[in-house]
Amino acid sequence: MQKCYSSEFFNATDTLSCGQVFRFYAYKEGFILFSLDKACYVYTKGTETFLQCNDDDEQYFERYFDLDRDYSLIVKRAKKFGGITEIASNFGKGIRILNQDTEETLFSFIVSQNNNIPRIKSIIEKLCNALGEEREFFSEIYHAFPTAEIMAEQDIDFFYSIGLGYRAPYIKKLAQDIVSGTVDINKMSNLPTIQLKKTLVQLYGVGSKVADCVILFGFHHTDAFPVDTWMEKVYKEDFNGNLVDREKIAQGFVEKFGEDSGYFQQYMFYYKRGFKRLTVLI
DNA sequence: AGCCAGGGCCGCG
DNA sequence: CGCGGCCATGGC
Repeated sequence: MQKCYSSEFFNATDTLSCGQVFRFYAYKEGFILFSLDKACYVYTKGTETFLQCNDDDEQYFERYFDLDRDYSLIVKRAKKFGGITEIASNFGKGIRILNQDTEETLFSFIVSQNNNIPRIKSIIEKLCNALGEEREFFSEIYHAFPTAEIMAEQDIDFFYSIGLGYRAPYIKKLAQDIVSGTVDINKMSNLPTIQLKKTLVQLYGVGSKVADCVILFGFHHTDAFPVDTWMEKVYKEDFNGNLVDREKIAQGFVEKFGEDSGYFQQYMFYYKRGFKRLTVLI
């Protein structure tokens, strides 16, 4: 199945290389992208973006790419704030905030802490190749994201061996807690953002910033504003802020931007990191 | 070679 | 509470 969309507010490169997802690689005119055990081929050519996947996965990826939402309205609202908010939204207007699987997002952003994006991609790829079920797309073998059950069975040395470093115990404990039922991600999906965050930060290895990423990219609650080193730069350089506590910085932005916080944050993160197209590294 | 990366934990005051 | 040291690893 192949579908075609206008590329103005749905650009493949912008959406994948803005740091919200790590399982993709450059392929032909665009990217092969994986989510859970599924795969798709997405590419932008001029004014059009094309999406190819198995017929059974069509609805999954339309929701995944948030295709029912009108992003022109979001960019329009960003314009009203002027400054970097406006500039960044125009720069990154091809970004869609993905509806990713919550469990995969949680594991992925624990990996992301104090780490750089190429290495995050590499570690997650090793994790999937080692433990994920084999699938096939475009006649090529790939691996699904591993289940918590399989991860929970692994010795801690396995997690060190794929380069997780001090994050290894975080990943192992989360897998074990999911299997035992101590952590129930499905129960979290009904919680309002404040409660959701309180629940997430109780997890070992999950702090304010990782929680905000999971809230935004996994649960698609857009009243979250993840503040990492790059967003701290934005705060200081472009908003002349003087707070130090990233949690308080995030709160200030959410008060300012409300339900648009997550979108605007992603525009600014992408803009501030510059024109890095991570595809050259793959 | 040395700083940095989509930070968080833990002990201390 | 708020702060600072520390944590593995490799990209650049």
